[in-house]
Amino acid sequence: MPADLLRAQKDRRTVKQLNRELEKAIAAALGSAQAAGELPPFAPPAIPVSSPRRAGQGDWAYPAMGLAKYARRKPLEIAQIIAEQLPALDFVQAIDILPPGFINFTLCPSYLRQQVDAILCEGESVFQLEIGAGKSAQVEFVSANPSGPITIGHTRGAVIGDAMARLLEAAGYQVQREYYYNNAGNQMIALGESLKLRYLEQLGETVSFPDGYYLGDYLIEVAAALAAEHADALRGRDWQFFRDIAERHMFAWIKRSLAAVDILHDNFYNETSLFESGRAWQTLDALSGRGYLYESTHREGAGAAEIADITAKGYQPATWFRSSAFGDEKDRVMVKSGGEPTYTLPDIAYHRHKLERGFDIAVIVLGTDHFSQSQVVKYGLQALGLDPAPIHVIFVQMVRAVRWNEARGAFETVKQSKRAGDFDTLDDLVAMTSADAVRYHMLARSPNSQLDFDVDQVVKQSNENPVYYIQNAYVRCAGIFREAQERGFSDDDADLSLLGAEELRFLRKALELGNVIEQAALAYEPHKIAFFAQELAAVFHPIYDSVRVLHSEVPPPVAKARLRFYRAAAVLFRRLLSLMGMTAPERM
RNA sequence: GCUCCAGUAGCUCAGGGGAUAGAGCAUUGGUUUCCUAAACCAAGUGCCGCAGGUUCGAAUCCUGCCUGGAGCACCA
Repeated sequence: MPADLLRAQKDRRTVKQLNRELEKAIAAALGSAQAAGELPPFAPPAIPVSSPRRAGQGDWAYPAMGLAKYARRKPLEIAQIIAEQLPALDFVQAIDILPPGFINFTLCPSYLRQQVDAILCEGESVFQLEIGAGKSAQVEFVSANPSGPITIGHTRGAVIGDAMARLLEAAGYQVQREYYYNNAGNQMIALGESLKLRYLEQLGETVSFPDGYYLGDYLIEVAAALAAEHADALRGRDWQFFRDIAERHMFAWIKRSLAAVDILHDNFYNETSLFESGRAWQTLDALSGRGYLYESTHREGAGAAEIADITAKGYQPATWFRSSAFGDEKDRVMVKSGGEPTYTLPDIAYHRHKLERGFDIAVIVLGTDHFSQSQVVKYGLQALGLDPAPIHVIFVQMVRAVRWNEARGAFETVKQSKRAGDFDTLDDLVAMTSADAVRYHMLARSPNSQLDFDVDQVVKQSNENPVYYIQNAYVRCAGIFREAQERGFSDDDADLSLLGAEELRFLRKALELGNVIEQAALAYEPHKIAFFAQELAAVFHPIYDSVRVLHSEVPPPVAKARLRFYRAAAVLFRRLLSLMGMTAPERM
């Protein structure tokens, strides 16, 4: 690092979140105006400053119109009064009052230029926020049961969850990534039985698979390996033996698939452990003690038809959770008449334990198909007298892999397939595109939107994807650095006052990053980071095109300043890519 | 039937009280002595699903409706 930068670092120069600074200053000015009697006393509403739409409206804007009904004054007058009370701000060059009542702030160019050094001093941790300092967060995501490979559907939740975790880390939280999975219950029995049948098939027996069994080719591979190693020695083993083998294989596969897109969990939590630890039954006892359970063949409030149906099935009494007491449309079974618990019981116990572990924030990424179940769990926590407030669920809408059918002139769903290469697993997706492309496309969309993942477009046009557009911004910086090094050109003692209007435009945009991280983290909207990355790249590329460094017509002092500017840009793109879990390649 | 999500440019989608509604893709035309074309410059398109309401101000909030999706198990 150049000596002058080291000196700057000693000054502990940090990149500020300017919108926060402005909001603080405005709140202070408003208070002063009220104290001076220029504005009547009222509790001011929280009105954020935002970036204006157009040129000529400054870099940040505060709509004082929002205060009109409290202050009972004209918006323009309020804006004027506040502006007069504003303290001096070193990063503001001009303050303008514009109709119908905006206070527009224009950033000081020399301040902007200094930010280049500030960004370089902070390096990889630029815009590391303090919001979550000393606090812990957990993000639970993927949580696919080990009954098959990671599909496109899982992938979306996986990418969103991991990006959420990265954002919370950037916001200052200590983050744990957790994977919860069900290895008790019917699905895993079916998995074990399925593997056993495949094994018997390998031994030459004719087998048939009942409904609900797993037909994927992956079990054939495992079975073939078992047959090769053990011949028919396993013939007498039960489904549990085969389930354990299948689960182990599936998990190895799942972890490998996730690692390929740089997703690693800190903790794997399984359903079985809830029974081994007794948490499930303790939860049942606690619900019972609080009076929310009852034994009955049918739920309270069931209609005659429903009761008749149950009677026909000959059910014995089951244990019901009175979730309707919390607004559920009907009560839910916790323990089946046969004595086995439903999925709901360990699920509530799991969430109870999640709360007991004391995270300040517990994010859960779930598919919308879990919405109702999630509600029941929430009612369960309430019934236990717990406050579910730390838990925030991000519901991810369905994702389909689609491809264009030319003959029909329409998109059609890529069928769930047992064979590799049909794009329905994460592995296939990565193989056909890249880990970076998969991550970006899964992230660059609101979780609330259904996603049709056009596999052909991602494959065929991958070279024109925003993925590469963003990465190329970093690559271009890296190219300059390589060339500079070859020519022995450095940015030591760069004079940043030589940076021009275009570089300042980039810096203005770049300084929004802190706010973007904050908004994305606190609103649980990791897709915002993907859009910002694209926007920043769009500001970058035209500048790169015209603002050259190692060019015969560029005087060396200017080149020095520009080189340093690009160093800062590279830091920012690296930070953004890392927040999205993408790589920052040195070359394309 | 009930709950949740979505409906914005030809397509895929951002924006979710504030100034003249945006981006990518696709389409069309142009740009390369020296770090640069996976790039840049230029051109065009919108009853913001429909109808009311609230507000100084609505794509954004409220109500109703239409369309598409997800869920509403003694499955997980």
